Amino acid sequence: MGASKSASFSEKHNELANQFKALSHPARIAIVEYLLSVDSCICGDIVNELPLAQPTISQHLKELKNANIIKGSIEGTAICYCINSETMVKIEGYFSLISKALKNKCC
Amino acid sequence: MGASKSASFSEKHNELANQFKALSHPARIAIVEYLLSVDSCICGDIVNELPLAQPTISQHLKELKNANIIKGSIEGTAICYCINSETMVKIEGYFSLISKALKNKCC
DNA sequence: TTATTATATCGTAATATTGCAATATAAAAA
DNA sequence: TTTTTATATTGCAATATTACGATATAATAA
Repeated sequence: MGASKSASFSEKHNELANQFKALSHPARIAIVEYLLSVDSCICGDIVNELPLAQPTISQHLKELKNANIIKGSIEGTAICYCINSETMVKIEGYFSLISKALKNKCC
Repeated sequence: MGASKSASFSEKHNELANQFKALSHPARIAIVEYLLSVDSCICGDIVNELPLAQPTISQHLKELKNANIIKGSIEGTAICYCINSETMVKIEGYFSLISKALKNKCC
């Protein structure tokens, strides 16, 4: 066979994995950092910033949105994308927990 | 065509993306959390913990190792795997930076 | 030396991701 | 209404990932 026995794993592990999957492509990291660097979040110009075609960017944005990494709101003809800080704080907390737990271990 | 124009992106963005890719599978999250839950790190029994065959686990461990998420050291016939806390702290710092930057923004 | 035990690698089938041209949609401007 | 502008969807080729049986490797035990 082949391809992801995700049903065999917990909901929690799958959700985390999905959020990391959303961040597992350099273009999507670049999008997140671009959104971070821009003051306002009127962001159709991501297409001009990255070396990818418009449909490709649109697809990457969709994946980030599905994983709750970014939010999008309609702003006339354009769509205003921005980072979902709640998710970022959550993920920070996850790694913070791991880091703390590791302090009481050898290795 | 198709498949990852990773050469078009910065070294830094590619490295980050690779670390997230290593964490983008529920089995690999489960492995990390299992290593975290176990006191010592004599860890051949990951195979007994997860619903995957030995070659599959071995492959997942390799990916985690390549991304510096875990370290492995030979311990007789067995191999002792454990989490690379340096990487965890680094990733925590990345999300901490993002969270802080977002506090000064609207959205 | 010959098991045994623990892990890695190879080969391969099933499936998922990436990227883009072409096209669709939908709101605002002319 | 027609055009323009911004974004999404479809379809498809190229490539990557996932999973595992079979097999290899390599250290210890008998």
